[in-house]
Amino acid sequence: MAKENQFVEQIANIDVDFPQWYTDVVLKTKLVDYGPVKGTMVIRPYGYAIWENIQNEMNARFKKRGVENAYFPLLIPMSYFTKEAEHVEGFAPEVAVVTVAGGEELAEPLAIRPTSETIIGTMCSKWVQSYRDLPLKVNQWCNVMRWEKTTRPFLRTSEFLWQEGHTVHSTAEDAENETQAMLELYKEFAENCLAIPVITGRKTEKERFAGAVATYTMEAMMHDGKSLQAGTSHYLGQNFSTAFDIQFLDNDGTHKKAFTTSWGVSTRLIGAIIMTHGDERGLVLPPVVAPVQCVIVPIAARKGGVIEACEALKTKLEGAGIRVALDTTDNSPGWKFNEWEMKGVPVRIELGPRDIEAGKMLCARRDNFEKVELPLENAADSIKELLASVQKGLLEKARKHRDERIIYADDMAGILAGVEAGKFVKAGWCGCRECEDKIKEETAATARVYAEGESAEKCAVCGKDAKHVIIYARAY
RNA sequence: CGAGGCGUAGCGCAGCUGGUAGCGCGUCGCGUUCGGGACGCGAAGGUCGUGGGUUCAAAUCCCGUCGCCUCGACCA
Repeated sequence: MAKENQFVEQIANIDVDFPQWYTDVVLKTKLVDYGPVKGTMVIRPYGYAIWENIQNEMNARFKKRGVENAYFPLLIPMSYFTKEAEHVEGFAPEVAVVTVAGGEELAEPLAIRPTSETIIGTMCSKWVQSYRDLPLKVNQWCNVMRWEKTTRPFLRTSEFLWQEGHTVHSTAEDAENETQAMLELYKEFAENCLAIPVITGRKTEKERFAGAVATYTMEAMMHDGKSLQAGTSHYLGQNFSTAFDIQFLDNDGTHKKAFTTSWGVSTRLIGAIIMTHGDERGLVLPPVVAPVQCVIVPIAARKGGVIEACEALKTKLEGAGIRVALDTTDNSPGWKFNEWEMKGVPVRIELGPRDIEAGKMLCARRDNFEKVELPLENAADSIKELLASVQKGLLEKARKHRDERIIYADDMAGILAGVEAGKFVKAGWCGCRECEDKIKEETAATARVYAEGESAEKCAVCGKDAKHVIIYARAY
């Protein structure tokens, strides 16, 4: 009992103090540490490994869609930003600028990219000459900087890692299709790799990306019922091709302005994983992206043959492509159980003299704490099965959590009550900015996304005829 | 940027009616343990965030400053 308490004190209670729980977990599991400059974070090996797994899964999907990876410069001339009026207005407040280099004041200040539409647009205008050059699809994995006022590891940091895809098309239809296809790709990735169910759809004008014609989002519900924008896909129309002069000679012999898109997901996805699946014991990582999918804890390790058997099992599992850790430290088994659970490892194998003699292994799954004894024979297959089952279980659990917390409201009081109880609230909207602002003012909730294909009688704010249904929630 | 809280050993804290720093965990060494945070013995580790002031004397009192965390306004 006393021992149990000792562990529980390590991290805050997830349901009592969620923000503190989050901070405790990311630091204690060594995902991140704070950097010396305000709002910066060091992504430690355990956290970066998740990012690498995300990159691998996404790159495979991008390639299938004909997207190529490239790299564009970190520094962008300030003048580029001013070419698209809305874009500069949206980003100016949070851009960090280099004014001195080589000991001299620069003739033109250089922005540290907050996003790369401007420089990629500039380059594309050089590269695109003919309709035969289209579509052009590039992606870059890079860091960007946005000088935010308040920050939190993974969720909002001054500097973060992301991928930004940029495509150029000859027609509006192609560009719109690309925007939708990428949104769909993100959704499939979020659900199948991260086990995070998402709601996709369009953002309101107020929430639209600065310079876009339309912004689409995927919104995920976190443990506390708040929403997290987990990825965006923008249809930029001809806004950037106008500003950066991206035009091509079409097959009818005339010059035409291109249509562009951009889309991105960031290291914020790691925050989404943590806040979606985490529980009172710490992280719970989906097997597809978990740095360690399976940990082997030897029992009575000094007894003859135990370590050897563990190593043999590890080799066998690794041979089958499973990411395995074997914990041979001097800590007690109980200590290791708690530690690896906090680190979110999906499956734990306990292997001791009794098991070895019986030709078995004791497997514990992280999602529901069930333990099963499985034969050591065909261990790789049964562990793979178990991992797949955990992956599926996490998605189902998250989906149930979310679906139980989506409600409808007819008026402001209903929206307020809903978001205060950590719900996603669907409500009718007349479509005017005043009503949207009023909801934010009175409930601290924002319009997350249009609920597509749904209709309502009246606007929950003004009572006029509703044109749309909106999902409102408080958000990170 | 507004409101609150916190800076003392790697981490968590005590010390704050001034007298020259302590506890728990962790770390290191040796040994015994091992199926849900084991134990014994020994050891290392701190210019008390920082600058100034008051005083014979400051972790402690006063003023400034920097940083971090939480909650709001702005954003992935």
